[in-house]
Amino acid sequence: MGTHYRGPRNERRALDAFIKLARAGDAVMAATAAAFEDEGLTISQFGALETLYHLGPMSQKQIAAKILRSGGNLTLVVDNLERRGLAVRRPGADRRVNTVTLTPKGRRLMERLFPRVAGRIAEVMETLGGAELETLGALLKKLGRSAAARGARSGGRHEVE
Amino acid sequence: MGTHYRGPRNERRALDAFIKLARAGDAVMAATAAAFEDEGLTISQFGALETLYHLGPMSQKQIAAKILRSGGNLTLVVDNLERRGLAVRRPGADRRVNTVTLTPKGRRLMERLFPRVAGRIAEVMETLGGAELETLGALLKKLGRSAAARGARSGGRHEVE
DNA sequence: GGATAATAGTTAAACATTAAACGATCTATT
DNA sequence: AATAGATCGTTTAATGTTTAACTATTATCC
Repeated sequence: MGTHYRGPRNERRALDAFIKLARAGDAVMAATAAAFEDEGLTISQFGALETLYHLGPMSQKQIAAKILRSGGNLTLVVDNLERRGLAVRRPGADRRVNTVTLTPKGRRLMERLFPRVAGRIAEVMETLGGAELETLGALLKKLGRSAAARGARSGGRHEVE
Repeated sequence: MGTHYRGPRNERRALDAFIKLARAGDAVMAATAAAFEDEGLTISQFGALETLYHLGPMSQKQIAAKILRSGGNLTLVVDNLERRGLAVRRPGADRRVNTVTLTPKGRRLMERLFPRVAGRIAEVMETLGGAELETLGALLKKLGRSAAARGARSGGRHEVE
């Protein structure tokens, strides 16, 4: 959104912050993405692996909720992880459910890759000092919660539970 | 990224803020997107229209830089805007360049639509108070600038000029 | 217990997006 | 002026994503 909009002072301040939110998010993501793209992973694949790595096996639906992707997409994401031997589907007690688990290969990949990605993220984020990061985190949390509550659209991937 | 990662305190704070940045950006976007999606516009189409509306005619390359999309994508975005009669390509003095201009129909659409979208954005962002928005804006600006400088990858859409 | 509703995952169609190769045009250098 | 290089836009191929329809399974309710 352009920066030349003139309107009520409050609205302009809100729009300004909105633009900066979009641009900063984009820039930070671009600056950190290379770390996993080098391994041929999409952000969704990395997100799924990271979720399994830190939280343990879970269903595709749970993964989808964690990484903010649709259920349909998770089918492909897990397909591709299985194809590369990084994760496997195991049938659950409830036979509608697939429990997705990291393979040893997937675990080894994350043991090597996660610290690199996390380090890169920290490096970029630590442009801000400790107190600034706390402030930013608190503001974004408040904003994110409120927006998520307002933005729910049934059936989509932004649903609130 | 999960919230169960344990590591150095500084790194955790940075990762926390990173996650919240991604989630808040996503949630705010989702909460506001309906306003232009109702008109059958993608975010890129809306972004292009808004840029032309507030900054006047410009080349596809300039639009691409404003809305953070690739040059190849702009071809399609402008195609679709032309198809709907919202914008036109006009050959520039430099005949490699297309100058893209809003049609009267495109202008009328934005006169009606922009206030609605801006109002929606303001409504969501104003979860935060005025001082908070200023703080958030300043932090995001600092972070975004730094990340953009680090994250440049030549040829891609995240290049810094 | 049997019908009905809800849920997890898959599939298919539509679409936006990107990167890379390419053609056309302009600029710079000699 | 001619050549070489840079720039803008288009095209093409590949890919990720979403929504909606569909199947299989489980839960609910009378």
